[in-house]
Amino acid sequence: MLTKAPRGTKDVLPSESYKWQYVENLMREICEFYGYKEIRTPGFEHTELFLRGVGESTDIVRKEMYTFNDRSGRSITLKAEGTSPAVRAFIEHGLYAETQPTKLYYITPVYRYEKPQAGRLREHHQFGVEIFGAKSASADAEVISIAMTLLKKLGLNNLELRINSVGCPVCRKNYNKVLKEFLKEHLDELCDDCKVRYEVNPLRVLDCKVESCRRVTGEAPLITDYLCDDCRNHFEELKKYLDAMGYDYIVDPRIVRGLDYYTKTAFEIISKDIGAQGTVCGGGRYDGLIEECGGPSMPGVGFGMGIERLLLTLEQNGIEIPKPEGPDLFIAYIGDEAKLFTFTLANKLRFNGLKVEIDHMERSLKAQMKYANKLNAKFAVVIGEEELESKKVKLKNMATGEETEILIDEIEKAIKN
RNA sequence: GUGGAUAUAGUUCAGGUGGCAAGAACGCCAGAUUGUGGCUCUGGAGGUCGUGGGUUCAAGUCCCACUAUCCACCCCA
Repeated sequence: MLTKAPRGTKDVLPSESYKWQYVENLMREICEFYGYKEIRTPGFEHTELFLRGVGESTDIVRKEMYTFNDRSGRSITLKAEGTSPAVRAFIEHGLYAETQPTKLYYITPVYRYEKPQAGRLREHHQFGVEIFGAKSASADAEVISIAMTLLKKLGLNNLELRINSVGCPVCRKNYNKVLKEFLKEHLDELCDDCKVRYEVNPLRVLDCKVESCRRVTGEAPLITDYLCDDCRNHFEELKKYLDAMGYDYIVDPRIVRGLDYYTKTAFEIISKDIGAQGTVCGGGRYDGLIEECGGPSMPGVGFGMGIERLLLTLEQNGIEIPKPEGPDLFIAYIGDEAKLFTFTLANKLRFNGLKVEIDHMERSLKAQMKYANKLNAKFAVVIGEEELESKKVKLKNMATGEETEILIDEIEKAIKN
């Protein structure tokens, strides 16, 4: 146990971390182009935020949160989701009083007590984007296009964008009634889970995977046929924007997000290559959330993207992320006097912008050269008594093996050319 | 929470019906004449065979329990 990471957590070792850095940098860069600024919120929140934000009936709240009392007896919950904390900060700091919309992004760990499997962890990482204050469908479309742009820039083009509208409290209530009446007729054909869903949240019967349930729901009334004018117009608008950008998408009335706060737009981006947990990105509109959390009545849209799942998808599609380059220069030394000289020379060159490595393992000269090769150094020099005396070194190009004699003072210039 | 599979060197894996002083490949380290890498060759280090019980003259190999990992359900990113 002592030397084992807790269940559902993963170390990111140097052999992987460069991939994380690559995709995270790309996320930040894209957000910059879209004018979304980073927000960082705490790793934990007051439990009530998630109760209120995510919804008390959701699985996340009922059985997946890491909740504990701190030493003063406050109920604390590790960040279970990204949107509510962003909303909380938006309200707490009065950002709603500034010019709108407020466009935010974050890259953060998320904690949920789940049973680990492919693409599902207890600590996972999300890239999230939120836009507060904009009710226009162009905001929904912009948020979706951030996700799509990221995927495209990574070379991923076989993921599926699925969209739906889950309506507003008014039309959803209406639809719920219709759906419930329909399901009531077929209650005996549904699986046991769905009999419970029928009571708690009938919408979720729609995405049940059990064959018999699918047969029933195939005939079920669709929410998209029951939207109120406002919701239907919004959905049509969104599709117009998506069409204009040339995105392929599927309207999937079965999409039901597991968080209570969604209204109107709900969408998912799905990979078929990473096992049963294929939702790489999920999001939607939440026009009631900010008010629900104690803020002004303001709309919002956003998404969360699972970084682990994104990386899995890249791997499954054979997309290679560029490996970090080796050092510009490896300086090998012979003898203690040369080591001291080498050490300070390396430091100076690094300060001036070269990536320089030296040996710390008392290696022989030959072993230092092997090491330089292994590190993928571009150039190498050897410094011993002769070089200390003459102030000259042979700069070796490790790719070609070619050596040129130059002054030690000329190393920086020679490599930079 | 339910179900299935698996657990042998740093890594990926071999080890029919119980008899190993436990192997391979890759990786790691060191050498192949004197101050220079990549290829090749030689040698070396490294394993409580997940943990704890049990059966047996004898268990990595059979039985039980526990733990962990993987996969699926559920749910979600």
